[in-house]
Amino acid sequence: MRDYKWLHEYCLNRFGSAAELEAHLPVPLTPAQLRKISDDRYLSTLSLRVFRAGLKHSVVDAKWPAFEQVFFGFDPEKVVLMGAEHLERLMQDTRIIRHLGKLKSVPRNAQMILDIEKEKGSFGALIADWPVTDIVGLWKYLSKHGHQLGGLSAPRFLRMVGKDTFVPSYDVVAALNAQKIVDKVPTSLRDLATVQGAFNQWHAESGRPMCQLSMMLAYTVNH
DNA sequence: AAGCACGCGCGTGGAATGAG
DNA sequence: CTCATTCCACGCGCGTGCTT
Repeated sequence: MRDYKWLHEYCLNRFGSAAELEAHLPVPLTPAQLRKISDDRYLSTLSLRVFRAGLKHSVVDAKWPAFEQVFFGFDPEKVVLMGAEHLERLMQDTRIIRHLGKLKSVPRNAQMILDIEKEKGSFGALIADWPVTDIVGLWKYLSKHGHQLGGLSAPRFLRMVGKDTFVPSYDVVAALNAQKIVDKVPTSLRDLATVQGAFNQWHAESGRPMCQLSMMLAYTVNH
């Protein structure tokens, strides 16, 4: 495993200057900012991630205003009441993506959000408070309690809302392979813990958010 | 005008395997 | 034995671009 110094220098070389590098790195929201996001916006983004999976993002994004309409602005209290016949009816609506499994995931994930509201006050509180040094734990929590959130969907959702996380994308996994941290796509708890440990080390060395380390790592493999 | 294959980019479920 | 994990096959809707 290379140290942060190597990673930083590699990226400076690639971008030519510190300013150019910084311009290409994401900036996560603060816990306070994450708390301010309302639960209907969390459900909207969560659902957008679910429907994007496997499809061209531009296709789904273009239909999103219609999704907001048919799902009552993603108000969890309303969405959770949508029954089977209601969802079957949506299967006829060409303004949205007619995928029953994904449509069913919306009220199910609304239920998860309501459950968390009850326990923590808001979904945003859960997201804001989860420590970045165990972000794989949050991925697991979301895929276990939510629906259609396996694979990279949980980390990608978190990236979309601004929660600091790394994402084991194709490029990031290639970089982790190159540095002999793991030798395949990390899916087991053990491999995920190993990867989390590597990021925690770079994080401690540099003070950089995980999302920036993740992108810098991705830049170290050719594409 | 209608039909089809393709690529997109994943997630799911069940079976098989492994750990304790 | 149980429970967790991994493996594998399969499936998903849409838009594009081609053929009929």
